[in-house]
Amino acid sequence: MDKETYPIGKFAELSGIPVRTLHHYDEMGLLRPRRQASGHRIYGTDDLITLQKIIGLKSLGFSLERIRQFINNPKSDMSLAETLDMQKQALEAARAKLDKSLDILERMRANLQHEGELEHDMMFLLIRNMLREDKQREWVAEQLSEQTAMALFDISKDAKVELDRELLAFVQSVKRLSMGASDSAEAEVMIDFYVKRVLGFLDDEAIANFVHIPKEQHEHLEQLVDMPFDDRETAWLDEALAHYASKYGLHGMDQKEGEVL
Amino acid sequence: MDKETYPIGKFAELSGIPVRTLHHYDEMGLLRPRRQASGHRIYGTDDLITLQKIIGLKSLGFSLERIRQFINNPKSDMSLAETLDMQKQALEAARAKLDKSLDILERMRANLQHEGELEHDMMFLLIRNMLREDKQREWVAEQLSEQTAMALFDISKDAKVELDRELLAFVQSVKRLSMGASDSAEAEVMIDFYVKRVLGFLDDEAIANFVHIPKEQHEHLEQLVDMPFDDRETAWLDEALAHYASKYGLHGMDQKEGEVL
DNA sequence: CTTGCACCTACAGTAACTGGAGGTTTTATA
DNA sequence: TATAAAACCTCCAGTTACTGTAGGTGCAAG
Repeated sequence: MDKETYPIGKFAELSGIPVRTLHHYDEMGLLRPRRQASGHRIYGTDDLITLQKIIGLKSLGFSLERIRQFINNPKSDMSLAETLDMQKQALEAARAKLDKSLDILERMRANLQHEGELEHDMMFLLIRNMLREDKQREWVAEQLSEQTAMALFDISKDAKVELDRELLAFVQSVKRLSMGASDSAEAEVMIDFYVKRVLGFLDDEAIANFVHIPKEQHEHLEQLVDMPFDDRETAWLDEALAHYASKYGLHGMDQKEGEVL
Repeated sequence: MDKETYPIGKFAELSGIPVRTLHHYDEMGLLRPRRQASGHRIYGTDDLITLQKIIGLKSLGFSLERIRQFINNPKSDMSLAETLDMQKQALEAARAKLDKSLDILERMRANLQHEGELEHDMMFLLIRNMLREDKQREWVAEQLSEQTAMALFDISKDAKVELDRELLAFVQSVKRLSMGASDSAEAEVMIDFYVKRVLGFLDDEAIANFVHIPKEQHEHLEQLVDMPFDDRETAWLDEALAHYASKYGLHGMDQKEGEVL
């Protein structure tokens, strides 16, 4: 029927794929045309079909190695439908990642707008925490309650920006106030505000669980939320919280709850 | 104020860029931190700012070489806000590309569902045409009318799937009927259906322009839409269209309009 | 029959990492 | 303070999907 054959140059022209690339596909065993006795490659219509498959699959993001497996083993246990579904899943995962990055970017931008100029440690505090949000949510859901996780993480972008802002403000307050006494009136007001804020996120189940968080989990938490505090600031915050707890009562709460914010 | 410095490991952790990549940036002169007497790298906050710029520019698709020129030539300093905005643009572009691939994938899947098993040449006909949609839209908008482009391309996914299906059916009809006479009643009905279908997409402006498409553009069109027809089938389609045109009148239309579908 | 183009292989290079070997420095612990 | 472990160093090699070049062979036309 069609026994049309072409030397590599014509075939390259026909298909729009450069000669060198065809060489490459040949070398790597992806598209091996017949050969003349002289060694010159002879491409036929079947090769054109194969090449079109290659181009198609490549454009869908498959690696050449993957395509070779697909082409050299056409009876492979994977049907076209399955391949398509697989690739779709991969692309969707990639998009989710991208969306996450966009989300972070937008929140950073929003905070910049609010604060004017953001100090660098603040910036990286934000980035780090945003990147860990998934793990944070997991931890909260497991150790406290799904309710609390929802209240903290399943919220609008604006609400997230607001939480970011409060986290920033908290850090800045601690840094500023830690120059003074840990039992100053100002410190008490600050601690009071954030303790109440945190408690607002906790439902009964979470509060019940909160008291029973084992020691090993504290370390885990610290990996999840790291505050840009030096030793002095950390010590001051411990003191201020201890003071607040002894004065107003907090049954089992320790310095960690500030970080849960 | 902040003379915070970090060894490469801490800096990597802070910035999220792997140690080996920082090595790489150092080697190529993109981000050269200070060194200890021992040779260990010391990164400071200024390096953090530089790295931010690098990440921003990189995500916009600049080559590292280009970025190096940009950074070593501190002609215009870019603010963090600008960097962030740039990055956002880049990510949005990436997502658009991803969405396009996903769109194609889903349409392929939908057609598979319809047809049960899709022959490979049909499959790749679809992929090729989907990949060229942007250029096709451009061509239609320029040569025919924006109206027509909208009617053909700015439509829902379901509508696109339906057009894909019709394209497939058209190709299959031609292949089947080209076994018989080009002036058979069946051929006439088929041609009639698709001619009317195509005309349905054209507004007055498009029809006016259609007649005046210069010869050079025909070649261009052929690059944009390629049907998997062999010489016999192509000849048959030419004949069938000529016959139809002579019988029912088509003032200037030639065989191309089938392909515009 | 020779000129010139198409074709061949083989090796090297590209970008932007990434991995590993083999050796030195810093840091934490006994 | 000694030593072990972790972190760091440099250099070389490998990755993907090409792309470039050199030096040589085959083929077709004038």
